[in-house]
Amino acid sequence: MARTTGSHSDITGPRIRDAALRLFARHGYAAVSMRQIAGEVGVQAGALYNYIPDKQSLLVELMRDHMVELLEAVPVDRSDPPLAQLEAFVRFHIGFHHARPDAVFIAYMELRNLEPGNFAEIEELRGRYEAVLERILRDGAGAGVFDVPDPKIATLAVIAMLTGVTTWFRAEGRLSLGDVQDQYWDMVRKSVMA
Amino acid sequence: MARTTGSHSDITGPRIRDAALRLFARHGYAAVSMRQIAGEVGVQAGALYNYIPDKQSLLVELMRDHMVELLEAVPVDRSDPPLAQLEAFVRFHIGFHHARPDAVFIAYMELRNLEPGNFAEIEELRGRYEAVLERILRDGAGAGVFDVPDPKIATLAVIAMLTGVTTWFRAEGRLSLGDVQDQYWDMVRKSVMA
DNA sequence: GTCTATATTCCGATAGAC
DNA sequence: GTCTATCGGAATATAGAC
Repeated sequence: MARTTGSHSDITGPRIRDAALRLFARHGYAAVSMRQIAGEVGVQAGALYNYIPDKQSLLVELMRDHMVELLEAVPVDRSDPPLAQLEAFVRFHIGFHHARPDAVFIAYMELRNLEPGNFAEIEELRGRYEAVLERILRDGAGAGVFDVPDPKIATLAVIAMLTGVTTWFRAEGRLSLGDVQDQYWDMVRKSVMA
Repeated sequence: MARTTGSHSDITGPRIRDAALRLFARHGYAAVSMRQIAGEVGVQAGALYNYIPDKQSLLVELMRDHMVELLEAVPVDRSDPPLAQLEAFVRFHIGFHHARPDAVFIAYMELRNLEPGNFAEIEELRGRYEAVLERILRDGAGAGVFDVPDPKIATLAVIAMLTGVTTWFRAEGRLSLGDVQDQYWDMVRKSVMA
């Protein structure tokens, strides 16, 4: 059962990604060195290249995994009324993003450090997520439940507002996550209602 | 009238700051080298140090100037009714930020690259700007015009929503700045109204 | 699979000539 | 005020031993 000599762990790969996620979020991709990441994991810098081809790939993987997980988790049930769909989306977005502040930070702030092909891939995923909300708003507007002259703008406005929560909300603070979800849902609901 | 031999321009200082603003916004502070900035300006890297003591000072100056300019420009007239004050704030925020997308980007994204003392200074300025909106919402809530259970949260929600405009709005696009201001004002107004 | 050692390039910042 | 040249260090990534 013993593995190759010198193999300390089967989970070095995930540990590299965890360390990179935390460090990239805290200091920014460009400001973090491979040596720093290796130091957090407890290996030498050269050892990282057994798991990733280069630093850029590490960033892309983190961003792609986050976006894919987001797309798989977002609730979509077009048989529900638009208002219920919108409420589910708002509460989901706040809860999901609150649980992954580092990934959120990276996914929104490190786009400029992606090479063109990688950028296009991540942007396509983001576009699919935005389309979920836009669909809800468009359906609701069509049904006369919502009053949104331009669903595309309303989509971007709502997502910007909701994502902002991760920049300040801390569970130890004055308000619970539920409180925050309640108040944001109230504001979003009123902002789009007819 | 001739200046010291070798002096090509009195405005090298501003040109350094312009180049740094653009490059920091595009690639991020940590990813931009002094040599790149010098290249944009048309001087050698060493010449930059006639104008700035170090790279960090350059970043701090850009952020401080942006925040100070913002605070000086934000309309404050507490003799107006809260609803009028809120509308003025919303339209101002979108217009002001739209005219300075690079400075906005830097002021919101490069906070982590500030040394602690500099960070505290910029955060204090940001707090003062947020306090302007919070004051409006609190006054309006007290007067029964607005329904905002927690003015602090509503402040952060509105600012996040408005600032998001700079990430996608382009004047050449489908909508004019006025269209965008109208629709955002409509959403903000509804979201806080009693 | 991890190590040590290193190739190569680039970094921020400084010194001194002009 | 800008130049050339350079210091000291750190960056990404690779090579080869174990």
